[in-house]
Amino acid sequence: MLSHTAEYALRAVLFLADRGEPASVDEIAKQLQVPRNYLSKTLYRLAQEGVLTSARGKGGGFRLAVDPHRLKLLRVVEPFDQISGERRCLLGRPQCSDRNPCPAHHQWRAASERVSEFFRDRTVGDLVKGA
Amino acid sequence: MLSHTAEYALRAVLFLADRGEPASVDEIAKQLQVPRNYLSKTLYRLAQEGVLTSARGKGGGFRLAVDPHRLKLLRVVEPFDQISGERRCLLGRPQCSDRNPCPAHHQWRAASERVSEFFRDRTVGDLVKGA
DNA sequence: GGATATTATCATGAATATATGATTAATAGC
DNA sequence: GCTATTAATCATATATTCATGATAATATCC
Repeated sequence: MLSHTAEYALRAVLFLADRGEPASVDEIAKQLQVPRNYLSKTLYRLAQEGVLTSARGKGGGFRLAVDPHRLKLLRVVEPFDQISGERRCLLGRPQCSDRNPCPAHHQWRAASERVSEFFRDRTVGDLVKGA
Repeated sequence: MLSHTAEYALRAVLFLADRGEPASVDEIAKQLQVPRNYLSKTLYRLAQEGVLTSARGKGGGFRLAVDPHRLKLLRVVEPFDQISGERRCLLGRPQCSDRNPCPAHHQWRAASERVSEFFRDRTVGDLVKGA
């Protein structure tokens, strides 16, 4: 469902939300058991997106830039995976739309919208006990 | 949602169901506007899976091996994409399960199950006007 | 200002998905 | 058997994702 990268991102953000204070890439990578430098790039991207803030040097690391309860999962995940956006027609018909639907359109829409709703409505705070 | 390959497979199968008689790779590829040899491999795989039958030589080509109304979409798509299978924990926790759920478990399950239900319950016949 | 901790960046590689072009094998019709 | 048709296979190429290792830049602390 999610790419590895997006899953790393989500897990890292949840870890940071749970933790409340900054953590270094090393620490997060160790905790999540994911490749360090790859995670580094992923977190850098989240910082560019304004989801995290980063600080170098001693006492630095990454932390959430946003209140976890205001941070939708979609925002964490969409830099890496296209979850929402316009749903491509399942049958690849370019002209397929709500008004000119392919035979799969409505049912497929109903099913796949559940997934995008999940990421659009749920927040990081929803998924963290402490927060 | 679906990989290109799985989408090709689905579209080809729907084309064949709509058509009712055998069609050659050339014909299908032209109709769907997808790469010929790549589609060829994809269809070959579907033949191995018992979804299609193939015949060489004049008058040959691919055709459905199954009544479209008895052919679940899942069967067309699962050789290429893992749709159903066990849903990986969204947070990557190996011990996550219904009885020992991560915080995202139930909601994520409800959402993503809609998608697998779609492929598990709908048939090719459902998506073809004529059939 | 030197040592250390940490992110940011660069260069590279491996694996997989997607795609193309050429060739081989089987079948049908004559 | 010859020819045309068509799937099956092979060799190769390109793009993307995932990953590793090394280095540079920046901040803190003494």
